[in-house]
Amino acid sequence: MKATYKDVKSDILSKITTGEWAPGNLVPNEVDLAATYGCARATVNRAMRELADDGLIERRRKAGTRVRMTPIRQARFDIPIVRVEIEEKGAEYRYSLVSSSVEPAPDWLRARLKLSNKSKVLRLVCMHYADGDPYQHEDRWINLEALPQAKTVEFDEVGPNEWLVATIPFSDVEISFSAGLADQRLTDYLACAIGDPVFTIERSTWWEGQAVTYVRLTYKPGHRLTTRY
Amino acid sequence: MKATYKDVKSDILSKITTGEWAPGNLVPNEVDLAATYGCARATVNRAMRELADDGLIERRRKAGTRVRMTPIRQARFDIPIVRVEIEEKGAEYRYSLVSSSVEPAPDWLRARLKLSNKSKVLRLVCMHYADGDPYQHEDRWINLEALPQAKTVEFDEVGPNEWLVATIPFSDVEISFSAGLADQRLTDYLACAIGDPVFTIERSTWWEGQAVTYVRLTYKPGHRLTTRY
DNA sequence: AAGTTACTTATGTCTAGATTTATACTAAGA
DNA sequence: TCTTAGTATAAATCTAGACATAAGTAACTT
Repeated sequence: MKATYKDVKSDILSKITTGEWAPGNLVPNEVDLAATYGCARATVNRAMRELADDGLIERRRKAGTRVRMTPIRQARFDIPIVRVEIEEKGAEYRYSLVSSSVEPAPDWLRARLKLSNKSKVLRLVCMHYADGDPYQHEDRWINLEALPQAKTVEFDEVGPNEWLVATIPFSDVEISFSAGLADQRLTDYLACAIGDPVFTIERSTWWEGQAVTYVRLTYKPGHRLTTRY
Repeated sequence: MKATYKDVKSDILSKITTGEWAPGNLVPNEVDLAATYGCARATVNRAMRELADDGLIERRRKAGTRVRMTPIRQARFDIPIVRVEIEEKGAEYRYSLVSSSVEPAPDWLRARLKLSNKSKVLRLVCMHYADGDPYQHEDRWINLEALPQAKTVEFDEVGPNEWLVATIPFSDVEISFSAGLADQRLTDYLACAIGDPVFTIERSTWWEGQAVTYVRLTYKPGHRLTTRY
């Protein structure tokens, strides 16, 4: 009898999946549901709120709750820190700094991060290895206006990613995934052939409205990003 | 004074982002926080629960709540229905069924979906166009043991994706992203050259433990999947 | 020293109410 | 007919308290 919010949630879920409550249909209101399940309204509310978060139902004040026509299915990816990603596979992680230089921000980067004309950036090229094999190539640009202290950091031992995570606690982020081709420069680093298809993640990060860093992560050919839900 | 759960949440968030509560630190317990914010414990609880869902803090009974060492940042993607995806870009959507056949499940598919030896599948090849240009190639396999009614459906007008969404309301899903090369077959459909890098999404779907469908979606070269948070 | 048990504590969940807020609907006025 | 002001409703949130559950800790046993 005494239903928990999980009971309510899974019962409503099954009513939706079996089609008893078809897409577009109005779901009974919270008070009625609380009565039928013999629980408090807050319990029903939590179940419904989570279902709404999951994209299965749509809730509007006064209008009531209805089953979504096309359930919005969301995939969640944990944006991986390379070291953790590699270690979780049981492989030994190795990091190497390829080059480091301070230079004026190139035009494409200024446009992408909305930087001022005379912005200087710290450009870092790094490699990440799993059990000695090339795993990921990191091409990173750090806005020295936002993070002047980056200039003095030695990135020989600790990768810029981990340093940034420890330094800027929270940020706005834009991530995009795409497929590209390995060019001459990449083939050397990733030990692959020119024209191999490579998986690329690009990430731009802002903090308090100011651009902090842009990074292009290129994985060795064959890499897959997988999620289950 | 009277703090809402959003007040509490954003205040805690700012304490974390400013570094006042550093990664690894123990956060005051719910009772104390409720006292400092002058609200009920349930209000603090909701704020904390959402922060934990967002991956910023880690909670354990008895052990208390602490700030995550490496904030797990999750990217959420809405798994798009191609038609909606294209229409949202303001382009005109067109769908075309290329081929449809019933055949025994090939070995790689049986392995991937854990199908029985004698499983028959419906294989559909489709194309999706945006403003007349090739946008996505769909190579779909439907398990006829799970969905025998699929055999009788005409997929001339409505794409299998939309039919499936309307037919199976909920499922377990495995999605993976990767980069690949356009082969001879794909270049014709996608109007690209052999060796062009293409972005591929593979999705396997189960319902009540039974494999329903596997689909390989290949986007035209240059496609990007982007998210912000 | 190692294993077991009891205690304590922080989070997890529920209850039965109340208040607030957004908004669909309706009726009055222009 | 169009606009606007009101009203009722359903969700959104909060409260103060209760019990449940997991997990460190300490005390006790072997």
